[in-house]
Parts: sequence; structure tokens; C-alpha cells
Amino acid sequence: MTPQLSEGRSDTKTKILNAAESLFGQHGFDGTSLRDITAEAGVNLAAVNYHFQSKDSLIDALIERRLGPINRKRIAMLQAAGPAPELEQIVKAFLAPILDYDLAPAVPLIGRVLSNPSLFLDRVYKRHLGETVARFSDALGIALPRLSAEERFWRLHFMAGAMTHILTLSGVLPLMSGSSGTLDRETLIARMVTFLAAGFRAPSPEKD
Amino acid sequence: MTPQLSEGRSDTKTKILNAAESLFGQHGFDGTSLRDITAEAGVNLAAVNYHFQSKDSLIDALIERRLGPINRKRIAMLQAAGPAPELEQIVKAFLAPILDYDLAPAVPLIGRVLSNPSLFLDRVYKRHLGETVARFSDALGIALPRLSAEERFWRLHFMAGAMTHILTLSGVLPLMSGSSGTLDRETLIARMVTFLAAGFRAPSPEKD
DNA sequence: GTCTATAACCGGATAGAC
DNA sequence: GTCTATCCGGTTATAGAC
Repeated sequence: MTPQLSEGRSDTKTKILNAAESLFGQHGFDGTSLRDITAEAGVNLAAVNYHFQSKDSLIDALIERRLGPINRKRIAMLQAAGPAPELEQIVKAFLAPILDYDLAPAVPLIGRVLSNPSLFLDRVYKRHLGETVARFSDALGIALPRLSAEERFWRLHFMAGAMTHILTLSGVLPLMSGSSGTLDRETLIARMVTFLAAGFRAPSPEKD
Repeated sequence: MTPQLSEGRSDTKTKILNAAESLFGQHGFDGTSLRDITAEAGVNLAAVNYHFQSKDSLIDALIERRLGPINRKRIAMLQAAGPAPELEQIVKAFLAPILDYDLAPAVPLIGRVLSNPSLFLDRVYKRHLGETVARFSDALGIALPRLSAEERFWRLHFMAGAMTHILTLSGVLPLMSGSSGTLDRETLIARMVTFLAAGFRAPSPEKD
């Protein structure tokens, strides 16, 4: 088994990725220095430039590490629902892979990535999201044939926004509510699917 | 007319606020230096510390300058809808004041403020949002008496997330769509109200 | 109130020994 | 592959002249 293929390895490169994911998630990209990261990882400062060339490339590696598998799972869930999935299945296939238990430590980072306007268009959407979103848009078009492409576009963003906000504030939402703050994955997904599917099903707004 | 009360004044303090709003909105708080701001404002570097004490206090002043009036308008619109407003009126009262034409230059900043987990709880929610959200939650409770407080809590966040995402990506959303990208304020509000009101009206999800 | 100058420190990146 | 040491520029904040 080559070290490159082992997932559970904890070599220098992986230590850096994990520390960077945690610290970038907590304090943002500009709010975290390479020195913070190498200290947290217990490796030498120069190691990050040796393994990742630059801070920017490290960020790209982090995005790739998480968004790649997430989008593959989304597509797999969508395909598993058959050729003409119903609305709830589409919404769930979009949400569930990003709220997976195994991704819990990456959630704050993913929130930062999806809500950073400087990164979003070129380094996130075009590179990792565009194709997946197109597939989901097509599926939504089949499930909701009376909805215009324009409405679909905006409603997809309303859905993405609701989800992103939950990821971004995952650290503080439990603190804002009383007993309401228990973040059970299945319950949360069910709540979002219910809310968003109803939104998608709404008839188009009247034009004045 | 004292200078403190004049809105259209362009003294040093206001120049700094406007430059900071624009640059923080574009590049984030940690991605913008006081030097960037004073250069853009055409004022001296030391002026920002003289007028605002510190970078953090400048950020607080920016938050206060925008969220104060927005929340007053929200409450005014809610009250104008009477003692038991209908759902669409509540949603619109929450959204419309933040999508006001006059606020266009502040939109990226407001997006940053509402999606920054480090600021959110203490310097945004507790100080500026908590009371307003409670009023809207109460109104929603009257309009949707069968919805549990827990569901209401989460659906409020789904709404806030959809809105915040639109603010955050306002600079890039027009670039992602073809003709779909025209951001007409009234049309956008109508789209969001339709989508979100339908989500709020959905029956609670089944418990497994 | 506004300027210059500077204190005191932190940032990413790299050269070169091991 | 990993270390130390360092380059060099940028950072907030303030002291003190005007």
C-alpha cells in the first residue's frame, strides 16, 4: 500500500491538511497564518511550502479534498433515485452528502469555502460545482416542468444559501437556541428537505 | 445643522467609513488593511485610529451604521402590517429593508457581517439582531400557530441563510447565469417571498 | 484635527545545511 | 524530506510636530 493511497496516514502532508482545515474553518483564510498551521500540526514551517508550494495552493488542496468526494456522492445519490427522481429525493441528494457525520470536522471550512465571494466563482464554482449543479438543475427541471429555468436558478441558490448558512454558523447555532439547538443530522436533513421542497413546489410569483 | 447629524457630509470620518465598507465588502476584514482604507479614502493613515481607536472598533461602527436602520425598518414594516400580519407580509418585512436600493453599496459588507462566524454571535446577533429576530419569531408564531417553536427556529435560519447567500454572492451571481442574472430588486424580493413563505407553510416533517 | 515618522511585530516565501 | 535562519515587505498602533 503506497502512502499516497492510505487514508488513515498521518504523515507531514496530512497533518498540515488537517490542521489547516481546522484553523481555516475557525478563523478564516486571512485570519490564519502558515505559522499557526505548522504549530498546530507539529511540523516545521518550511514543510508547508515544500509540500504545497504556497498558501493559496494549500487552500486549493483543501477544497479539492472535500468537494470532490461530496459531489461524487451527490451524483451517486441522484442516480440511485432513478431517471426521474421526485423533488424530495433531489433535494436530499444535494444536502445529505455535505452533512455526513464523517465530514463534521470539515464543516466550518466548507462553510467558509462556499460563502467566500473571492474564491467562489473561479476556484469553487467553475472548478468543483458547476457540473454538479447543472445535473441537479436538470433533475429539478424534470420534477418541476412548469417552473421556468430562471426561477429554478434562483431557487437553487436559495437552497444553497440555506444550507451554507447552516454550515457557516454550525459552531454558534447551538448556542443561540435553548433546547432547540440539538443538531441531529437526520432531523436537520428532514427539516431542510421539507422546507426547501415546499419552496420549490410553490407556483411562480405573480408579475405586477 | 451640526456635522454629526448631516448624512451627506464627506468629512474624514465618513470618508473612512465609506472606503472601509467598500473594501471590507470586497476583500473581507482580515484581507483589508487600514492602509488600504486610508489610501482609498484619501485620508491619512493615523486618522482611522484617531476617529475609531482601532480596526475592530471601526468594524463595529460599520455594523452599527447599517444594521441599526435596517432593523428599525423591519420592525416598522412589521408593525405597519397590523397586529396579526399574514406570512407573506412577515417574510417581506424581514427581507425588503436589507435589499433596499440605497443599501446597494453596503450589500457585500452586510453579507460578510452576517456570514462571519467569528463576529456573528457576540458582535452581530446579541447586539443587533436578537431582539428583531424575536419579534419576527413571535409574528410567525401567530401566523403559523401549528408550527412548533423548534421548527420556527430552524426555518428562520433557512430564511436568513437564503438571504445572506444572495447578499454574499451578489457580486458573482449575475456572472453565473445567462439572462437570468438581472437583479431587479422587486422581482428578487417577490421570488424569495414566494419560495420562503411556501417553505414556512409546509407541515412539519414526519418523525421516523 | 491632521500630518510624519517610527515603534514593535507578523506575514509568506526561500536558501542552504543536514 | 526536514530543519534553521533569514529576507523583505506589510501590519496595527502611537508619539509628537504642526
